[in-house]
Amino acid sequence: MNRIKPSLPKGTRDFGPNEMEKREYVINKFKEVFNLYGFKPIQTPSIENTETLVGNYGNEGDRLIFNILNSGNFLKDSKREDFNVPKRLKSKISNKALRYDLTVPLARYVSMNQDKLTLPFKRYQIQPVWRADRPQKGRFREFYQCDVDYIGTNSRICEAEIIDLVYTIFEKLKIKSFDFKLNNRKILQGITEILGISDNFNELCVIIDKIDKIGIEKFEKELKINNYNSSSITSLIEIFQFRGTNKEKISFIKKKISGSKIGIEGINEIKNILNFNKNFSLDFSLARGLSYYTSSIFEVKSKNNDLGSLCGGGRYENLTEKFGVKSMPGIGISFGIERIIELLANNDILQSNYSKNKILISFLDAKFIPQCLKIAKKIRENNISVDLISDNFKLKKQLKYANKNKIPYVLIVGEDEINSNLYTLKNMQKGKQEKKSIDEIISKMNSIVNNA
RNA sequence: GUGGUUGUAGUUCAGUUGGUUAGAACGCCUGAUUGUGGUUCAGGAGGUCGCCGGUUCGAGUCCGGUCUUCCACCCCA
Repeated sequence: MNRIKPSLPKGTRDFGPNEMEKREYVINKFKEVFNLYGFKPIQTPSIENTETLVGNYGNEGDRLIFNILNSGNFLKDSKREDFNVPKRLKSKISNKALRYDLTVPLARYVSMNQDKLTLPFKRYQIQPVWRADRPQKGRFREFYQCDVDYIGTNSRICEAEIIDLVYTIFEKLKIKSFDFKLNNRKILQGITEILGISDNFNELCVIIDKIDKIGIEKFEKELKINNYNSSSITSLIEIFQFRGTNKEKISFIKKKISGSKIGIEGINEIKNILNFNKNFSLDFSLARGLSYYTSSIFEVKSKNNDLGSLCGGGRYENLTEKFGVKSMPGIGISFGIERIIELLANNDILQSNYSKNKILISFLDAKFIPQCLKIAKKIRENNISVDLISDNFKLKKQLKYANKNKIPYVLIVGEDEINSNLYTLKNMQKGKQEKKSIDEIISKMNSIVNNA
């Protein structure tokens, strides 16, 4: 047999039991809170038709979509001229791809299931996505996204609720210092309108979004490189350097862009949100790279780490248009669940706390295994976790197994125990052991849970 | 996609100007202890030196290619 060196595809990871314990803890907290706020789970397939995905993420994004080769002898019926038509050739080679995010599949799902959905539709989705990116620090080719979206509503209450939901989740995860930043794309549009630089709005958004990372000087440089004139550069810098309370920011920006109808619209939307929830800080330099956002945009940053944003999202109006469905506005937020898990990795709440009421039943001779199984069943019926080794190991090795797996108690079954009906219960941390009946052992284990 | 970086035992890593049989620690297995682990001691198993090719009497070591690792950029979570 040809032996191969075991290895993983680029940018993918295994999660061992220790990691899964942490991941599941965090993911369960998210699900808990999403349900608390009335969101319902859905799942969509890992693979979508290529045409569903392509064209939503910009040229750069399309390049990062993982294509899947067609099955079978897919080029069998190809003709020579197919090779001169890139599009036709491509669909003969690959017409499916791995999902790139969860938002576009949601738009596809909503478009297909309008008859079954009650609007507004509130869904959450926690699934892996794939990107053919070159992996680097904290970035993978397969990673989980965790999205919450409202579909079919224009209400500002959504923003208010989403802000509140973020605070609730982070409180449950004991993440304390973070900033909820909010902005409105319409304000940015207003600014560019007034300055007469609205031609390449999305390109400008990408540059603005970087201010936070590269600083105002490099921002200025980047604008110069892209041929913005010096008076509009000066204005942009003035706007993005303004500091103050939300109220002060609003009156400041109002003076700047009062001549722009869409800009005023954006300001009014923010004022409207303030009626319901004031727990955010306005930040005009928040732009978000994704081009489909049309109104509110938001991002949450951890103050203590340079991990980047913990979550981000916004309001979009035209996502379902591609599937022939109009006037289905939506708003959503995506939690950077991988980053949040990393942020919490050294936190107390994620430190391994193996169940305190766990028992390993060990035997001195394989002939006692039938009795052990009966005992295991009885203890498990009392909701106490029981492990049992499936192989004929010596007692020594069984105790080692308990240690390695952090099982705090070992119940030893031997000749004496069977005859007396009193079983040896060994405390692995203290090294002490005592003989007890099964019922006594069960009540002892139960009392440990209650005191934990 | 661009630039740099890495690859030797299950894992983390040594390995001199190219020279005979490639080492250590941890982990694993066995025993000291026939019914007692986490400590100690003794012994053992485990390697196509990423892969392909080249230079050489001789390559883990030098050269080329390729894959891989990690990092920065583009972009993004």
